[in-house]
Amino acid sequence: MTDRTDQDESSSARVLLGDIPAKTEKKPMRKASQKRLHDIVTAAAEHFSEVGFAGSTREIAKRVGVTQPLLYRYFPTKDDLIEAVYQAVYLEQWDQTWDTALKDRSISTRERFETFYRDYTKTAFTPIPLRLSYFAGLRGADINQWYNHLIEELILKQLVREHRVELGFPDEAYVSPAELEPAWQIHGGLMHYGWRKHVLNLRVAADFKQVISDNLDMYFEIAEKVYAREPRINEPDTAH
Amino acid sequence: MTDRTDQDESSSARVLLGDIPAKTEKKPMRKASQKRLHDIVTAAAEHFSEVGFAGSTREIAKRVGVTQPLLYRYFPTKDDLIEAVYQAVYLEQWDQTWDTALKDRSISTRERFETFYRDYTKTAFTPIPLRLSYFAGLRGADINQWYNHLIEELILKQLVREHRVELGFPDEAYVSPAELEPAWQIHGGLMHYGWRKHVLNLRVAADFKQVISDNLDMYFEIAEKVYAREPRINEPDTAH
DNA sequence: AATTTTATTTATCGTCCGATAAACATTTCT
DNA sequence: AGAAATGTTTATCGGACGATAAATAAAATT
Repeated sequence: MTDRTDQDESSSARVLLGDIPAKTEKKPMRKASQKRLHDIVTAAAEHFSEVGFAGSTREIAKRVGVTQPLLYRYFPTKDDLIEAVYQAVYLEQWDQTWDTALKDRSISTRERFETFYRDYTKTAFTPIPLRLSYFAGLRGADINQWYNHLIEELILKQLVREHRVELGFPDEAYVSPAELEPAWQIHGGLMHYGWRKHVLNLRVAADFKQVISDNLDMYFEIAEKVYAREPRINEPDTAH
Repeated sequence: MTDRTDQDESSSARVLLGDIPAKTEKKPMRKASQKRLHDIVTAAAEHFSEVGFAGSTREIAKRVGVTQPLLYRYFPTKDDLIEAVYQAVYLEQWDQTWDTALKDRSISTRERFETFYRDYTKTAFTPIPLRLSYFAGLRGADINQWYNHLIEELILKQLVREHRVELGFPDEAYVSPAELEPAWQIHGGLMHYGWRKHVLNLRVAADFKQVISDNLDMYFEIAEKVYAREPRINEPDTAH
């Protein structure tokens, strides 16, 4: 976040769930207002998750129990409200500790990633975040690109790197698109489970932990073959 | 399709791509009109695939090069137009021969399903059908339920059944949700490839045939274990 | 060529939506 | 308690949208 235009105006749009009063120079937001802000974002997330981001501000206001123009006290435009919903939902489901936990080589990659997926899906695979995520993707929202980049960089590439090392391949940072793909397939398969369960409302396998486990089994069965296909730069010469 | 209300009225909404003039009793549609109908549905599919089904009839008309009220000569309501888009897109991508091809036991299940997925994704994994499919899913459109049911019944359950037989398990029709899940994971992983490529515009593995192949490898590596978990009613415990 | 049928446009209605301005209410500060 | 600041409502505007009615243009029928 570049703070160039820090004191530009009083827009509270970027405040996240009412816990950051922008700058201590200005008076902090009243507690009741923080709650209202939070309620608005929550109601908006719910409504948007149901009908998409074309959902009306009037309906959101109705759910909060206030009049529609009041929303414009908290967010200058509807797009700012949408942005706040993005921030709230995406950041809410992200656990900072994952990054380091996935690097802990005292635990097998298999176990690290199984733990990760159990945690991750616990929050991310609930109807509201899941549906919003799909809506955001279709809308071409920047945050979705960013979020998937996060998944790719922090989770999937990490899985490949750690697993490669575990198998005795040279320890290098670079992960090719082809090497990454099986990991994405696992991730995508699980996403689709959420899609079927929470969006399409289809009957799915009841034991989700088993699904995660089976998915990882699939990955670990095939991964080595894929790694081996990749021409490694490390061995013959140094370079890079 | 129940034909109870066959002659109910002149609504052309259910006409698919202008090749069925409802009933020969009435005069057939002019050729120019059939083309117009086709163009409208095509333009609608394009527009809806970009912005969702909230897209405006005015924009669609603009793309066809006609005025907006003209659309209402061809479709009584916007919902009827949407329905026509569904029909056109979903039916367009479905090949009737797949059903039988997947049952041909002179070819290995592996090969049958690899062929199927190469064909299937060729049309289904293009931006317009893919995006429309996600929009329709989020919208809760009946046709999406129906379509996924089709995938499940005709493709995935078939895969499980045929593969089980190939492995020496008893030949029975029933496929449990748990047995079905790995197949859905494969399907979902591929769907997510399309999602990443055509919706999120992320960089994906270039060789999609390889992705299909690897995905099926994953499936065939793990499937037997999953089948074996299932308590069979047919035979106590003979089998392979 | 005249007439009927079909296709298309022009004009318009009512509704919903995002947003603004001004009045009113409540809380906080002194 | 009174003034100032903050929170909320009422009223309203302009624009977009789905849909309808009537006028006009083009094609088919006779």
